[in-house]
Amino acid sequence: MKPRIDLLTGRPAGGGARPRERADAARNRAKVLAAAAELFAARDPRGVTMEDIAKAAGVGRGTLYRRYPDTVSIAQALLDEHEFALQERLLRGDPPLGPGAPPGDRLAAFYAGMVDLLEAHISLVLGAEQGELRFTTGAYGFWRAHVRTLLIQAAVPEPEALVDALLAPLGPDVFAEQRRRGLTPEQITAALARLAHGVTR
Amino acid sequence: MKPRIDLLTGRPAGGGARPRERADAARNRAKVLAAAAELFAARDPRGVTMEDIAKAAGVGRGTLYRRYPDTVSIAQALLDEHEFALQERLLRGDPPLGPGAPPGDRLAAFYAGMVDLLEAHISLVLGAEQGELRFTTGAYGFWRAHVRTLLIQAAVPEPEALVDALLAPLGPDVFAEQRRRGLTPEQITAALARLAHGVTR
DNA sequence: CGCGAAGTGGACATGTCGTCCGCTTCGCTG
DNA sequence: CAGCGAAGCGGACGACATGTCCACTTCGCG
Repeated sequence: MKPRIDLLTGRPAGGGARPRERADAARNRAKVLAAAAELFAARDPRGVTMEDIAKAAGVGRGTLYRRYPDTVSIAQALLDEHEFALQERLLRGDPPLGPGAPPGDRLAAFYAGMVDLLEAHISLVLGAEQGELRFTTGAYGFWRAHVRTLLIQAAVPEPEALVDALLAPLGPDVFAEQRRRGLTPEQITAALARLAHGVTR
Repeated sequence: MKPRIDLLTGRPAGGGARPRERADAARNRAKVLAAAAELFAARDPRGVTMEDIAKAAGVGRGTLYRRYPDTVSIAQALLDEHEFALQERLLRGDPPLGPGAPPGDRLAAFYAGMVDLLEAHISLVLGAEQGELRFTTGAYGFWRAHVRTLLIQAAVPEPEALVDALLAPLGPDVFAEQRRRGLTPEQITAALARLAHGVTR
């Protein structure tokens, strides 16, 4: 069902040893990612098409499809490193983001980190999570597991149903709408912190 | 920017007196809505196309476009009456859904009502809120105003930012994902009730 | 019954998608 | 360094959806 490709190299994620990437392929991949980053930032990320990216990168459409099945995958490839950095800090960083603080504080810190990420890369996240793909992403699974653990630590009843409800405000469309309304990232973070503490208390 | 059409009659929402709808037009409108309702229920609502509906209803595409600019409008027309019924109960129904109960209880009751609505008409809601249209709907404005009022009554700080965060879990994609995960409407309602009370306390 | 207007529906032009396949470029090997 | 097999490339192609347009039909009022 899912394409299941390695987002770093854009190759099918089979376990075996890779044949090593050819020079022209690497060159084109760089061109594609650079062009895509500009396009996503410049206009409505949801309107960017494979053709657009191919033209901007100066490659043919076939070349694009060789690695990425759609624009969503390209946006995800660009987003990947940023998400990974936050995941690292959640697992091994200092409290309250990392381990050691009370669950409510950690949840609030997670919210703050996500708001920062959204603010910095909203166009990529919008490009990466359009459609119903949002929940099938590896990243969503990670956020979900993290919040779920915090809820269980806080001994909250019905953690399973609460997890998705607590992640919902981090949907890129919600964030974009709030920013469009004139809310600052700080206000949004403050509101989410209240949510975090209200629910874990 | 927005089409701004009257969803009941499908006509442009100009204030003036309408010329009255012709018999063949009414007949076709009924056929279209009936066919669309079946289609939305039968397959993935996001995959239903104008062509599909036209064919199923036995009318031409031009006829469809005369009233509805896209499938989203059709889904909204079908959804409209259900949403309106809930809105009535919020304004004039018995507590805790209607006025008279503490804000936390009213918020929880609102959540419960929305979960019922989602459970009953998830395919329509999915069809109606695809894309970024979700926040521009009249209904979203209503839910937002309602929750905002409750938050202010509860003397919650930062109500503006919290409103959208509290509405986010009601997004159709979130609900669909939770159901897909095996959660029951009751479990979801319970989790949202906890959210409601946690935040207004 | 006749006429003007509202309504109809299919053809058309446009744009995106995803695939396919002949040609090019690479890099290993002898 | 020359040759070869394979990986990579890119434009052409068929399929499909969109939204518009306009010649034709149907309505309902006088």
